Amino acid sequence: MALTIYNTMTRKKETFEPLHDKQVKLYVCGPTVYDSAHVGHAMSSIVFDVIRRYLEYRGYEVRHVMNYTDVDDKVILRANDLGVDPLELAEQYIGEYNLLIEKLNILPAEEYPRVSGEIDQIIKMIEGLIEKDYAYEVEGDVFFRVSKDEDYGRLSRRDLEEMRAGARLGIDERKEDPADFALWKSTKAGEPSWESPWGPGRPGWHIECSAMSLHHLGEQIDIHGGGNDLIFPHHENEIAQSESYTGKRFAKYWVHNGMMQLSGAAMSKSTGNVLNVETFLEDHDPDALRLLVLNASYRSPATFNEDVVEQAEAGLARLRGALRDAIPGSEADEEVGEELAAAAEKARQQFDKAMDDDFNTAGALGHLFDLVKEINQARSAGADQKTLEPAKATLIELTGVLGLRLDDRSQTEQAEIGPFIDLLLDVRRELRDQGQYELADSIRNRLSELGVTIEDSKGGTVWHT
RNA sequence: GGCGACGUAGCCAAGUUGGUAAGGCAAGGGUCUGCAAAACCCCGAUCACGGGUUCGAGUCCCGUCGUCGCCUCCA
Repeated sequence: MALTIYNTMTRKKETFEPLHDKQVKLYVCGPTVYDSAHVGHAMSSIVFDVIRRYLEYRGYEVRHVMNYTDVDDKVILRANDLGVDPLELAEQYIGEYNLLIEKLNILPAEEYPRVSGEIDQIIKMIEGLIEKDYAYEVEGDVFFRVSKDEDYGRLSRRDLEEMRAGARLGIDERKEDPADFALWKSTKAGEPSWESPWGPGRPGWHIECSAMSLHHLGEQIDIHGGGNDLIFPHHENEIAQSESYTGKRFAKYWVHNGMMQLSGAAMSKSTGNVLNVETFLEDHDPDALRLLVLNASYRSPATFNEDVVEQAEAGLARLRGALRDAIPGSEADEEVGEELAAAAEKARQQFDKAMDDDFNTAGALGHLFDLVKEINQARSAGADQKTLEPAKATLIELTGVLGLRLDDRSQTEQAEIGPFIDLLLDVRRELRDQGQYELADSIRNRLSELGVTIEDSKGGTVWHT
């Protein structure tokens, strides 16, 4: 079986073949850090995290780079409003993002370059483009000469003529062509600026990713990712810059995630239709967000609302419930053990097959839920701990490939409070034996309030946090 | 207006070479339990609508309606 990936460039699913054997170079466009992250950003991070995890599960060595855009109109505007230094403001948000990445259980990238740290690379690239006649300088600004790039518009399937016809008012008259875009902007008052051959200024938005990708991953990469709102103009322009500069194909696969929809519209900072990740995490499990994202196709718009969040939390509880202990007093059952092992193996095969199909996480999850049912059935049938163990291990491993943490119950915490809970349960046992149910239920309720759920069964009582 | 995506049970949704619709959540019934919780068992759709191609279409083609994205900064 071969892994297939949908490539925006060809609009088709293609068999995945990295440029270099088992090594995968993955560049993902990160956020412009002028505000806190919203759940749409989280979705993007989760999507590419799962792609990375699955590639690694498949035996690839992934070199993952994600940038932070810390020099940009938005950042400057916001900083000036607040009366603070743009780079310091950006630094603050980068700190927030890094923290979120950790909370959301996203594997750290190898590098997190930022514009302010890559100015030399950017200038060098612009110089190269001017040399090759792909760019020109006007009064301290440098523009990319779109007409020189015959392939321009290939990714977004846009026609250059139509783009010119549709160009809005307010075009910079100094540009040779309305479709040309800025590589370098001469400095204005109140903006951070750097010295360059064209005078003081700062980089345009698109050139940074081209330069960083080139710097950290080389001339050609395997996968370039980002939200589908970046297809045009950002990624189109990246391709124009990078390929004009190196003369080589930039990225082999272009992968784009769909937008998170909040109340029927895309989450967007510019419209204020957003929910911050931090706010969400105040009363929700990060894995619920992950499950919510994974329950649908990464390329389609994702539905986000209270119902869906609730459903994801319930689903998460079911996944975790499969890891519950055997019913006390159960015995080993070889036959059930063999059936379970077969079910686990089948689940793995189907999981792989689904994931091989352009990371079909929703389909893969379906098969994991099948395994959950098998485990629960075996437990109900009286299988003991040891019989259940291998299937549980498979479930933990495969949900782990999706970045879900089922086994997150802190072992140390359990060991610490365990004896006390057991003591309470012993007392409750006696109360129940004596028919003093009110007191027994009171213990159960109090424990529940403290986050400890207890469940009675024939063989005894089990508890979990 | 241009380009593109989508429309599957109450909700979220999978379904790539066309052959009688995964999974989760919710609701309902039952088993277990002193009660409860969890779990287990049972229970629901002909796939927006209208045509067409085909022995056969959710899955291909055309049209209609609807939703969304991009076209300006945006994951």
